[in-house]
Amino acid sequence: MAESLINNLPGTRDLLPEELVAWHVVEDCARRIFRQYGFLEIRTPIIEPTELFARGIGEDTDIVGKEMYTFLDRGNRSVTLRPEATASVVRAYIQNALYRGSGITKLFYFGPMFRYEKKQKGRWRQFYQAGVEVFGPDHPAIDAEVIEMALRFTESLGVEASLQINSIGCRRCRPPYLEILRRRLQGEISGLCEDCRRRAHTNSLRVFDCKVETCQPIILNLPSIADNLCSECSEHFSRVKKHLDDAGVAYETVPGLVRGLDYYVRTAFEIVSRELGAQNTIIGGGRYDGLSEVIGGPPVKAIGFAVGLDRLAMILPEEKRRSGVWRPDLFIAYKGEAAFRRALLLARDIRRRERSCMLDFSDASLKSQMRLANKINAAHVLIVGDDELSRDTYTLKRMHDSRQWEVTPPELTEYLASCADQGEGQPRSGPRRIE
RNA sequence: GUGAGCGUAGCUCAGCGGGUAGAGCUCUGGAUUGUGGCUCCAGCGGCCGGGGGUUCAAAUCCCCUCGCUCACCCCA
Repeated sequence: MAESLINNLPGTRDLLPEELVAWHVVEDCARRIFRQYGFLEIRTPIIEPTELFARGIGEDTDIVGKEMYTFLDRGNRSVTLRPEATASVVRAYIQNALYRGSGITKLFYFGPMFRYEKKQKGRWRQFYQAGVEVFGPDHPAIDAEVIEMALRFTESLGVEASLQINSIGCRRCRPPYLEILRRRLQGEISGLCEDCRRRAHTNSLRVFDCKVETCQPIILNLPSIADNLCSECSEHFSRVKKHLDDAGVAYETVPGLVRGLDYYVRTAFEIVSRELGAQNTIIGGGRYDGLSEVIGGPPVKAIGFAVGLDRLAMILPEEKRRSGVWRPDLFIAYKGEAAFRRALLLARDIRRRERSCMLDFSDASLKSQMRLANKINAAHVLIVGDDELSRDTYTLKRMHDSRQWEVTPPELTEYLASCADQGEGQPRSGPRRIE
C-alpha cells in the first residue's frame, strides 16, 4: 500500500482514541505529581534557531551531529524542530527573566520532540516527552527530590522500573578522568572487542555499556569516574545518595551511566524498564549547571529530567489503562420522527446538566441503536417511542444488569444527577473479554 | 548509515514443489413488527505493496524498487 498521500512520514504516527486512553492516564498522573512538588507548566515553541540546540546540547553529540530536523526557513534562517526541550526551557527562563524573584523556579512541559533516527521499538522520529526543570538550587537534596519524584511517578502508574544513578563530575574533574580512562583503554586495546576499540577513542565512557563477554574482565578493572571526582563533586554525589537513602529510595550506582548530552554535570540518572526492547529508558535526566552560560545566559544551577511518554503508554499495566476508559452516561434511542425531535431536545438538556449522552442519526432500527449503545459502552439507554410520548415518560435501561423501568422527565433528571461520575472507571457491561 | 526478517480482505494471518484467492475477528442484515452483549444464518469486503522477467499459465519462481518491523549506533 505504498500509495500517495494516504501515508504518514516514517517514524511518525497517528494516535487513535483507543490508544490515547493510556496516554491520558500517564499525562494526568504526571501533572498531578508534578504539581504536588510545586512545578508549573511552561510551553515553548517546537521550533527554534538551530544554534540553540547545536550549542546547548553539544556539537559533538549524536543528536546534533546526525539526528536533527534542520532546514532553512523563508527568511533564510537555519531552524530546527526541537530534539529535546531542556535547551528551550533554559532559553525561555533567561529570556523572560524568570530568575528574578524567588531563588527557585520549577517548571514542567509536555510535547512532541523530533529526532531523525531509524524507527525501532520504543523509538519514533516524532515522539513525546514530559519533563521538569528546577532552576536555582544545587543542594544535593533537590537532586534527590527530583529523582524521588520521577520514581514516584512511575510507581503510581504501576510500571516496574529501576533507578540507576551516577555522577559524571564537572568541567574540572571530568577531563582529567577521561584522560586516565583513555590511557588505560589504550593499554588494553588488544583485549577489547571491535566496538570497544572504536569507543575507546570516540566515546570512552561507552565502553562501560559493552555486553561482549571478553570485555567484561577489562571493564571491571577500569577506573570509575565516581572514584575520580573532585572533592566538591564527590561530596555532592555522596550527599545525594544519602538523601536517597533517607527517602528509602532504592538505586543502583552505574559507573558507565553517562547520558548522551554534553550539558550534564554531576548527578546523572535513568529509570529503565525491563518490559521494553533495546530502548528501555523511560526517564533520563541529570544536573546541568553550565547550560545557561553556554547559550549566553547568566550562571544558573539546574537539574531536570525527561519522560518518554510513548514508552510509558506502551507498558502501562492493563488495569491502569482500563481505569481511563470513557463511557457515555446515556444513549438515547428513539423510534419515529416525533421521538427523534424529543430526543434532540433531551440530549441538549442532559448535556447542560453536565452528563454525557449520545444518539444515532442514521434512522436505524431500535435494535441497531441498542447495538450501538452497547458498542460505545453507554451506561444507560433511554428509549423514547410512541408509548412513552403518549404518556410523557421514558424507558430507562441500565445496561450492566439489563434492568429497565419507566421514568418521568423529572425522575430522569434526578436519577442522572444521582449517578454522578459514573462516566469513568466503571466496569464494562458490554463486550468483555471472557477468560 | 549497517544488518536481518516481513509485505495477501479494515485487523491477525493461511495459501508459496506454479493452474485465474481462503479462515478468524470486525462490519451490515436476519433469526427476535419497540430493546444490546451470547449463539446460529447470510452478506459486504482483495489490480495478493509496485514494476519488470521466466512460463500456455505467477500471490506462488527470478531481478529491481518502495514500504514496514526488529537489531547495531545512540537515546525518551
